[in-house]
Amino acid sequence: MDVSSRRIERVKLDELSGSLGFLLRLAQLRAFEEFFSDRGPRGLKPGEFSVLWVIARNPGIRQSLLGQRLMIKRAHMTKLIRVLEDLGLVSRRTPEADRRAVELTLTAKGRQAVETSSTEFFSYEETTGEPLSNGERTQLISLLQKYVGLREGEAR
Amino acid sequence: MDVSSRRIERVKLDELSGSLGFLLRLAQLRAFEEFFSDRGPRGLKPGEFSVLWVIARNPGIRQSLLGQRLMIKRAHMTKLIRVLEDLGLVSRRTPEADRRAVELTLTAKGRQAVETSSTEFFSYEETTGEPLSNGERTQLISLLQKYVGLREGEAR
DNA sequence: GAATTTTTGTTTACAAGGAAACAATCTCCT
DNA sequence: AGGAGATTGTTTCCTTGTAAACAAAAATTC
Repeated sequence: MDVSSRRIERVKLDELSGSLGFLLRLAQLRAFEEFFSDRGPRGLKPGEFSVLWVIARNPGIRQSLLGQRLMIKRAHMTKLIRVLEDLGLVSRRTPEADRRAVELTLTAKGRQAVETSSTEFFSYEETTGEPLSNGERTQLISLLQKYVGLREGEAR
Repeated sequence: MDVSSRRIERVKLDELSGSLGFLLRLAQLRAFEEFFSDRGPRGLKPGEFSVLWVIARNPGIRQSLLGQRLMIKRAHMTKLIRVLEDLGLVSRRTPEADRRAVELTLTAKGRQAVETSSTEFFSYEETTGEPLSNGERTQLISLLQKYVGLREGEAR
């Protein structure tokens, strides 16, 4: 164990504990830790899964658009896609209409991988979020959706 | 500009847009982007600031405890502290009682840096969180605090 | 009280991600 | 048409963070 699990002694954080940026960082690390614990899904890493998932839902999507939506920088996207291509999960193709672009599609193997992973992934999602109650988790999700622009108007 | 700012075309995310882990990653990236935009504070980086801030509030705190609270791994903490030491902001000292440990204190220069930065940092914090309303931001912060274990009981 | 195990911090080697420069193509303007 | 500028993806280099092996010093166990 790296970060000791013994009860953490009191550390004064004062105003820092009300900082949105600080809390988001902590929360993301916590979610990651949970994901990679024994409880989490085996198989695709979260980044890879989300890329495959989105390609599956949007066949022929361009790298640039995919990156915008998932907030993955172009330089990094290039590497990610290369890995997925090498794994035989994704195929790239240059459309006639715009020969700079790259359109992404899943291979049969890729569709298979998403299918398998998604069950595991989303059923894990259901169980996540402790120590929040179910209602609180829903509320948190709703607020985050609004914050990141995936939902307009009031967070319900 | 890297990730284009033109309106993002519709991308089907379906269930993924309800994933807590996915949303937390997006939210953290968004907060980071905002922080490093023209609006954000100049000066210390968020990670450095939080380390200095916590040392200021907990003089003599040990590296291990600091890392636990800020979720910074030991290997990384070593590097971070070395940088801050080289900048003359932090001083390290091995306590007699436990000669493995390292106790951290701010130098005069370090205290000065925190003082200056914190005003900027926390007043920036006040303005952050769009497009959430003030109430929603407070609510979000409260839920995150509970999620990461900085608040017990019900998130108010 | 010596031997084993744990804790603490460091080092080293690596993976993830980003910034900047680049090449190819497309768009826009006249 | 033809150049100026923008967009798309790639490459290269760098920063940030992690994992694993290590050394020194407690703590534990017998």
